[in-house]
Amino acid sequence: MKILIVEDDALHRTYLGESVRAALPECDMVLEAADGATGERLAREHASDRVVMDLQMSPRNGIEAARTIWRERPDTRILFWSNYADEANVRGISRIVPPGAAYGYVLKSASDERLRLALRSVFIEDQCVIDREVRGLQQKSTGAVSGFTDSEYEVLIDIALGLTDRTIAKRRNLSLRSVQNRLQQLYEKLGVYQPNEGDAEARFNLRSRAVTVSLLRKLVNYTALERAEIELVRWLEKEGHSHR
Amino acid sequence: MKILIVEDDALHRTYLGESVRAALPECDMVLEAADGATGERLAREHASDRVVMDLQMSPRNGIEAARTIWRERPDTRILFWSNYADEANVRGISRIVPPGAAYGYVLKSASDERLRLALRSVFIEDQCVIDREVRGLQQKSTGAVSGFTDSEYEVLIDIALGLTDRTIAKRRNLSLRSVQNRLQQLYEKLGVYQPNEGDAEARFNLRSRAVTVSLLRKLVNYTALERAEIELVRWLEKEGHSHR
DNA sequence: AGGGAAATTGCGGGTTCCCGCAGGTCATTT
DNA sequence: AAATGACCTGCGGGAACCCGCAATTTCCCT
Repeated sequence: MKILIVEDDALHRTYLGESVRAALPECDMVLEAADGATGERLAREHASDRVVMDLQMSPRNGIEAARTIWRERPDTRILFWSNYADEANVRGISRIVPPGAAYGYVLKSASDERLRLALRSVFIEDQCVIDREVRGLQQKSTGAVSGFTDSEYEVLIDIALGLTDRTIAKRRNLSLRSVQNRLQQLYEKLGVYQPNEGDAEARFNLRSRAVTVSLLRKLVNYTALERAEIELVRWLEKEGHSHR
Repeated sequence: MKILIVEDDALHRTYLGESVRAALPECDMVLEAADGATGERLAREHASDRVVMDLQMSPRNGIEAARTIWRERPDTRILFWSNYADEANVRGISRIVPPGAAYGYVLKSASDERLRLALRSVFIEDQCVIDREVRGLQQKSTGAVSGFTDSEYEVLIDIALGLTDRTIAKRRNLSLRSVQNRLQQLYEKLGVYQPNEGDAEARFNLRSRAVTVSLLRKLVNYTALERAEIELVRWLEKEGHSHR
């Protein structure tokens, strides 16, 4: 059994290596990669179907790498090992995991034992293992009050990128008013209306404020923005061409 | 000689401990703290004047902790050990370092040797050591083209927080038009005007877009936002009281 | 098939934002 | 003293935003 480790922090990488060797004596080969790109390459060359990797990496982050790995071998088992449990990461993963694939998500703050269990469950038993803290987010994200619709999340990203209402409408194939409706729902759910006890004037620019609280609540984060920006420029180019 | 280590990641903490012991044989006591708050407490109790600490921590981040430590003992030597070299961190530190204090800033990606040198320089020789990558930012931030005036940085933070023009004016004691002037300069320097080859309509909401590119260029980051938000609510409360 | 909730769209308005223009103030220069 | 430049300020207008209202479409459920 071969296992591929993708993690840019050297200390964490050696720690993962030791944990893997200790938890999985049936593993006879441990590959290591220090960034997403070489991780993808090693996965391809060695046809490795068991990967444990970090999410926060630069220049090529974990979600991107996982996407291409899964595109080439959808049955790859991937265990994500991340610092944070924020909605942006969870959403990003559940968007790309192939149906039926085994994967896991454990936090770096988890105990050695928890990591050991996750390694065995995902790589030997083909189970899905998701830390409780993260699981809480998943429930919310599909569910009720504090969770967002996919469409709401879309406009959130769009205004975070700094797009105009009109541009959003064009990009998402909606009317101007529909975009503004979504925005209203978003403002509502983010609790951005706080005229400070009734009477006084509004202190916040709703649009910008919405982005701020999303950042503070970790509904979006830096890597999510980065990814979205890349998609945006791609779309902008396509748009530009079709208009001349 | 006593040395206090403040770092929330367990692996990095033990690594730092080993490095300190290896680089500084004259050190006979190493204290460890896993977050900013206990770091402050240990520093107070043990009257420690040599601290090495991480910047990215939660709930209480490194800059806050450093501020209170320096407030109590301005001659404390602090070596910051950080993942990133972005303008928000550099600005945050140079804003709170007491005149004459010795401090250092090295990246986690630095080699063992570089860390060793920094430890000895800051803690033994009372020198200031700043990684080259970070130094580049410092030059820019006080200087010419791509750097910002302090006042421009202020409005940047304010719109990142989602404030209205009017509110910014009140907070900074300016007229509405002056705030808008600063904003124009900001938009100019951030290069936010890109109507995509002349004719076409504007695709970006300048205000939001400015925040986005500042984030992408790491002129502001999550912890800077967090700090600014705290200051903001403090100001809002004061304002609220004075108005009834 | 039919009823009802949810989403989409148009219209109209009030507000905020973005910014050119035209003065002001203050400090430094010549 | 005049001149230059940097900054702040008021005015006005066009564009974008925020949103209530109401009509329509879409979707889902029994």
